Amino acid sequence: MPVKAGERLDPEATRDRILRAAADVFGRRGIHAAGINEIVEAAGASKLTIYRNFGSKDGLIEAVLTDRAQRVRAWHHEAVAGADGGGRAQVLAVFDLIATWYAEAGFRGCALMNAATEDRGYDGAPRRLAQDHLTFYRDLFRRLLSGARDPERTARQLVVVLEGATLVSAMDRDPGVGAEARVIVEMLLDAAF
Amino acid sequence: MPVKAGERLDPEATRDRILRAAADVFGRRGIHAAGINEIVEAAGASKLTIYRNFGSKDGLIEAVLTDRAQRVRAWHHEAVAGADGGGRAQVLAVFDLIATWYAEAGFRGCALMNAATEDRGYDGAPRRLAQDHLTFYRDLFRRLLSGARDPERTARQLVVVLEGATLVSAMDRDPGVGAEARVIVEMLLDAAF
DNA sequence: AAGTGATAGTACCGATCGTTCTTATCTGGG
DNA sequence: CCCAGATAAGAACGATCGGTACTATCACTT
Repeated sequence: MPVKAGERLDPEATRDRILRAAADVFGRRGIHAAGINEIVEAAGASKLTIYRNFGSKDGLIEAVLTDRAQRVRAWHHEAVAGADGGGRAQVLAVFDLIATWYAEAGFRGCALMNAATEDRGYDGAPRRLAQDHLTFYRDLFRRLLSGARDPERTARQLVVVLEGATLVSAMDRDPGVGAEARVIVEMLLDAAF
Repeated sequence: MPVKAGERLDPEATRDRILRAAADVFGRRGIHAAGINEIVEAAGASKLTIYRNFGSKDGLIEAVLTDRAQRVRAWHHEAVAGADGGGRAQVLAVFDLIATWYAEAGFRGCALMNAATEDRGYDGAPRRLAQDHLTFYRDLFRRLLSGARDPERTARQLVVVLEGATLVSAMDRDPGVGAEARVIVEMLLDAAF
């Protein structure tokens, strides 16, 4: 919902509104394909406000991706904290969470991997944030697998399965890939402990 | 090497030269980011020749991706044909092939998935070709697993591992992911037969 | 009541992009 | 010998894009 000119809102709320609209437009259309004007329209914000808050399109992209990464991490930490039954159950909780993610309307894969893929050949913020995201998953899994035989190796394998399932699910528009991934994960966990 | 104006070469050779140069530029820089002028320069061809052969940038993209898909399929068919020892060995031959692919200089992931990711939100040729490519892998694995307990399910799992490994290897610039994927594949094959 | 700051809306600018057009050059065939 | 075809080189065009500038409006503060 647009804000009327001059309406005094928390500037933080304006920033968040732009961030959410930009994430939506970038996700639906692709980062390069989406123009600033589309985000202006979607956010009901003026260009001036966007550029005053984020400096440039690249700054907006980085802010969107950073925000996205933080949200995803918070979700996973919550899912892990809510799972009882040890490391095995916690890893499965992570994959259950991403399985429900695949089923969401408008699911288009991981925003961070998508952005880095669009930016290939350019070592900028998207690529760095995408690598950080892979590292986050690897660290998370390694921590959950502290009792396993080879936590590092199993963690890396889980990251491969997670990213592969996300890509295939997005490309085929098939949420069922989440269930297939879970079977692989159970197998990896059986072998890991 | 540029062709001098008027030099009479096989028009097929000119087309192939443009195709190779475009594949290289698209792969290094990204499809959206790469301009026609960069391909002109890389191919040593004129714009006129490119547009007469491919009609438009989209036509060139489609031709590049189609060519790429055919080459990849031929490589895999060759690898499968050269592997003796039944379905299990043939599946492993496919993953050995992609492991060597990860180690190639300038490896940037699967051109088809990358292109479809750039084009998300637009159901054009790149997306269709990427889906076809996933189907190719699934069909290939299912055929190789005809003696297994559940060929369809295992084939789908193998596709997830293959795409996940490709993405992670490209993102981390780590060819070692191929070896990690192979361990998962061996595990899946152990369970499948 | 006046002033300040954030905002929407919109016009505008320079650059780049995809595409077309023009010109000159060279080769092979009639 | 000349013509047809393919090509390189590059100018030109319209559209779009990221980014800036300007104006008017409204809320809050003093």
